[in-house]
Amino acid sequence: MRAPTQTDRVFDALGDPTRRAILERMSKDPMPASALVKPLGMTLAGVVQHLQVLEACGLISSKKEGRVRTCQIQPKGLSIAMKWISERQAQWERRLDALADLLNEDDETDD
Amino acid sequence: MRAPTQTDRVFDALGDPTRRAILERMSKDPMPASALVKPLGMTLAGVVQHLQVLEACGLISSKKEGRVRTCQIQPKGLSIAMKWISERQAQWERRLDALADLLNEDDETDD
DNA sequence: GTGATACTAAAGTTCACGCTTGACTACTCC
DNA sequence: GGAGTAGTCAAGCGTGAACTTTAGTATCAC
Repeated sequence: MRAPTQTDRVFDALGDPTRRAILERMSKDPMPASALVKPLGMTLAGVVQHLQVLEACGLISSKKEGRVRTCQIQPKGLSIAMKWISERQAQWERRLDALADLLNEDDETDD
Repeated sequence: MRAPTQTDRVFDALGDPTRRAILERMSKDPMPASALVKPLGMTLAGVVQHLQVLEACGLISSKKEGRVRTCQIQPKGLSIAMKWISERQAQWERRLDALADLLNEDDETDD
C-alpha cells in the first residue's frame, strides 16, 4: 500500500539468490550484462531484468559505451542494508542493557 | 536446484517487508504471535507463517509457555546477513586497492 | 463444565515475480 | 553493405509465496 522505501527495495533485491550471485561476481570485477549469461544459465533478457532491479535500488551502477553496458557494484547501496541490520542489533542490545540495569537496581534495593 | 544455504534463507526471510516489520518490533521487545495480529492487520495464521520462516532461518527463537508462544530476536541470525554484506564490500575495496597499486607502479616507471 | 483465548495444521485462492520468447535498435568488424 | 554481437522492449507463461478460511487442540478464567 505505502510507497516502498529504499531499504525496502534493497532488501527485496537482495532476497533473490540470482541477484546475490550477480553481486558476488561484480564485487570481484565490473562486467557487462552479457558476461553473466553463461554462468547464470539464463537468457540475456533475464539477466538484464535483474540488473535493472539492482540498479533501481542503488546496489549497482552502469554506464553504456558503444553497445556494451558495463555494470559495477555501488557499495553505498549495501550500506543501506548494513545500517538497517545494525540498528536492529543495537536496539536489541539496548534492551538487554536496560534489563541488566533493572536487575542491578533490584540488587541494590535488596541490600 | 542446489540446497539453499543459511545465508540464502536469511536473505529470503529479510526480503519480505512484513517480516522486517516483525523484526523491528521484536528488536524492541519479545512478544507472542498474537501481539502482531492487530499492528500488521493480518490473521493470526498469517503471522504465524511469517514467524515460522523467521525461526527456521535463525532470525528469531521462540518458547511456548502455556498456550502462548513468545518470540524474540536472535542476533546471530542477523550477523549472517551482515557477514555476507561486509564480505562483498571488502572484496570491492580490495579491488580498488589493487587498482591503485597498478596506477602507482605506472607512476614509478614513468620516472 | 462453558466460553474465550492462543495457537496449530491443512487446503484453497490470488497475484507478483522470474523467466522466456520474439521483434526491434545500435554498434562493430569484415 | 552484410553478418554477428550487445542490448532494449513488450508480452506472456508458470510457479511459488503471501495471504485467507476452516477446523481442530490446548490452556486459562469463571
